[in-house]
Amino acid sequence: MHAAERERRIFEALRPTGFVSYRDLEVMLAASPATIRRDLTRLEDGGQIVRVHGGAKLPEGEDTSGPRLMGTPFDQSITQNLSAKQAIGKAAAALCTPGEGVMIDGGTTTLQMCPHLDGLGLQVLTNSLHIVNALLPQTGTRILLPSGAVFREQNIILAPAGEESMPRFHAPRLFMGAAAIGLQGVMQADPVLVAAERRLIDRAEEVILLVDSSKFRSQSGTIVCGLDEIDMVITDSSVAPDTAQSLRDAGVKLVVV
Amino acid sequence: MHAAERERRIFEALRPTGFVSYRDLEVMLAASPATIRRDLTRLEDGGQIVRVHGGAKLPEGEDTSGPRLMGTPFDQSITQNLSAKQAIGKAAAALCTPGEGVMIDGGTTTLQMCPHLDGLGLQVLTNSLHIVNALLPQTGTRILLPSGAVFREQNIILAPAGEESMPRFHAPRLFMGAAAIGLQGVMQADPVLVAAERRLIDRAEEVILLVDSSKFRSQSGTIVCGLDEIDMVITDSSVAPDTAQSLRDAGVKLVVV
DNA sequence: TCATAGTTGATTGTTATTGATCGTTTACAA
DNA sequence: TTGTAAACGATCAATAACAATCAACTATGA
Repeated sequence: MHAAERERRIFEALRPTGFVSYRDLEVMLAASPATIRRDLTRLEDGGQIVRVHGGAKLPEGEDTSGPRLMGTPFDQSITQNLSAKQAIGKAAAALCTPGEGVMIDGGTTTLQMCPHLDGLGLQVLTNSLHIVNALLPQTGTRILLPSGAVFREQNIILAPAGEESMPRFHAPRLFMGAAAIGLQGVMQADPVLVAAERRLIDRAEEVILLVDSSKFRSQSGTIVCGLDEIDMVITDSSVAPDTAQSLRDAGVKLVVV
Repeated sequence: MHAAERERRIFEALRPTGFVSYRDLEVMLAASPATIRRDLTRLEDGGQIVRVHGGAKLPEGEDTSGPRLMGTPFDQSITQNLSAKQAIGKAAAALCTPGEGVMIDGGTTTLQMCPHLDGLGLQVLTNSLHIVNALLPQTGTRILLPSGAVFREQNIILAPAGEESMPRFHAPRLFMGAAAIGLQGVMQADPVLVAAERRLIDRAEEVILLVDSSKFRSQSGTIVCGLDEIDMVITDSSVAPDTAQSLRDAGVKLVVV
């Protein structure tokens, strides 16, 4: 990896929160401690970053508008397969046409769509507070929320069963995440998430699933829906060829990024 | 977790109400007591926060040397009359009985109720995302939201006129803020806020207004409601005696803290 | 092919930060 | 007012991060 590539990644990691830890960089850049220190020193000399003990941050006044405080499980999950999720999110965002309305389910993968939605002038219906926070700085994006109670652990809004909660809204596409996917269908670990996603699925014409390749494994959990309800799956290139083929055989359009 | 990252989170937690408890920080930062104390001491030496027993708060008023995170008018408004607003918020919170449901309107004064609601096991219906963020760490407080679009400038959720947006919910009390109050009624500067508050008022049995004494002045704006719809006003001791008397004459119960 | 400049990785000693423990002080309630 | 529990500040050992130095590698041109 070249210095220019490393610099690009450093800024990429720096953008969300305005801070990267030295340890994160060590993993992301796959470089030695000495190299990373040299990179940071050089960038600081150029005034582009400010070094602090344990990492680096953006200089004052730079964009630090990032997600708000997140619970620890979500925090850990967001960095797992990050680059794969970013690529998947970018590909999913490319499916949106300017000005249209879409639904976005919560999750660390769907969250990566948000940076690429800016400027499209979308109307986004979501039940995830994480998505709301990510979209809030995008003044051109209209955010629509259902009514209901806030479920902290899952960070979503969900109304009691049987209660009308959605604003009158029509969207051609739903972008959804999952804990796992297999021939038996789409799984979530939490029943609350299942209930929330069912609400969205019932409103959607087309369901697009965003899963990184680590999700193609059997796991205990609740089945959200069968593969017949999924129109498209977007995943990364680490997916096994036979898994990919069996999904195609099941009638799912598979996009590998 | 590194110092820079912790500082960022401290300000993030500080932003909603201008106060964070030591206990909240212990959970949020996942750091030892000693480290948190060191962080707070360092930030106080820099004049960025003020330490108090049990936590820390933003310095009041003049934001000359304050952190750069005070970009929006809302952030500036938080520190104005902060201690008065905190006292008003505490008094308002004391009106809530454990386990009941209440409605809380957005605003920098009503926001100060939130720290005192912890442990009451309330159900809170609000249309303000600021209130949601402030209540999110309180695992015992149930948060209910209406459906609708997010209005960024006002930081509230509001559905189009005529659309049913509230979950089925009954609350005996509405706690409301205002831009100004006089004999002609309660005023707000923004028509969107007026529409949102009208929704809440129509649902409320009892309307309690939280205003610091600087709000007792005439101001141009839209009238939200007349004094006849207000059951109680909570304000600070700097209110002029004749103003207080004229409110009482108008049939409003006045609480001075 | 060889030489050389530029970059990277490993090692060292040094410094900064952290967490545990102590005794003391403060806030709250009876 | 007194008692209790929590918060506070100071100290110290363990850990992690740091800077500097030197060896190894890569790419380019003669």
